[in-house]
Amino acid sequence: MKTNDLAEAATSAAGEPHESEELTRIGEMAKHFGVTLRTLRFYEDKGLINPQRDGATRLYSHRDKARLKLILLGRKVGFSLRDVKQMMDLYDPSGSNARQLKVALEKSEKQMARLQKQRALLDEAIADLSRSMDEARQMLSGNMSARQTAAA
Amino acid sequence: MKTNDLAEAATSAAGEPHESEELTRIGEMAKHFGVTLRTLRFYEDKGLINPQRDGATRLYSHRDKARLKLILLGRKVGFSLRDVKQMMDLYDPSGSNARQLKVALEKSEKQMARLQKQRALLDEAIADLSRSMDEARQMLSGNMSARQTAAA
DNA sequence: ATCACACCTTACGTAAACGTAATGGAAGGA
DNA sequence: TCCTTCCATTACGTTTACGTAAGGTGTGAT
Repeated sequence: MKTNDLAEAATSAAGEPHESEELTRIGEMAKHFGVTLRTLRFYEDKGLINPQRDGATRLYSHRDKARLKLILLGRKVGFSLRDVKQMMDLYDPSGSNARQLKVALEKSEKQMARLQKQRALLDEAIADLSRSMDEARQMLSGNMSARQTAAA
Repeated sequence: MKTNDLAEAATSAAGEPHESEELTRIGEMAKHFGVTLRTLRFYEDKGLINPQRDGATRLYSHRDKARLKLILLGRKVGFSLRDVKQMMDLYDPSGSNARQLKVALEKSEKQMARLQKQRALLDEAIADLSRSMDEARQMLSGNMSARQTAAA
């Protein structure tokens, strides 16, 4: 059990400037989301997250967590951090965010196309590799008439 | 029609030190295989191909073409140039190349596993992205109960 | 006082496969 | 001779998302 967990539990009862907001430090944040500290700092450096500070220590709010979740989802589906940022930057807390959603949808459609294409290429690669493996096995089993006579 | 094609056709009838070997220059080679000159020089620099020279000019033989073909196949199925080189370096013109084939097969199996895994991840990404797009569309159509209330 | 941690910043390093710029030589045509 | 085209070499630049090293601060525990 870490010293800091206790300290944290304590502050929530005795703490300083709190407003019923559960703030998380970078270490716990990293564990919770399965990323490294470096990654979190990197995202911040890129303007994707802006946790508040207690001195120099970063404190992540509920919204920061939500943002990180979105970032990670974005990355998972293949968006670049730049794209993710562009989309997030369009977020307006006081609106329907129709604009943001439209942009996100456009980007998503393009990304979907890329993914589908990648899938096709991947399937081709798998087929090619499969064929090559068959040929290699044939050659190994003595059948020297395989199209590919090894590396010429 | 390029000057050099004519020159080439001429040399094959009048040419210098030829031995019924059709040699190709880098330009034609690049066009034929759909790669850039830089790529061919790069592969040479990495020890993947070793064309002969006429002065400083590279001349690719039939075997060089076969090697390039293999290199490109390797790249297509996702092998690194380093892996391709390792496999090619095992080629022995005076043997069954059982060793080479075995190594190639091992590497291929690992690569196949990677490809399958990639495929799974890709499919997941596609599914996730598809879901996100649906949500975005729902939100755009006025349904504000979507799980994701845009970027928090 | 000294540990052991968790945190901080700065900043160079990494991987892969070429792209691209800069500069120059050789060959054949106008 | 001048121009164009193909070829050559050297070497720095590019991309993305962090890894990792180095050195320093702050805090509670021993």
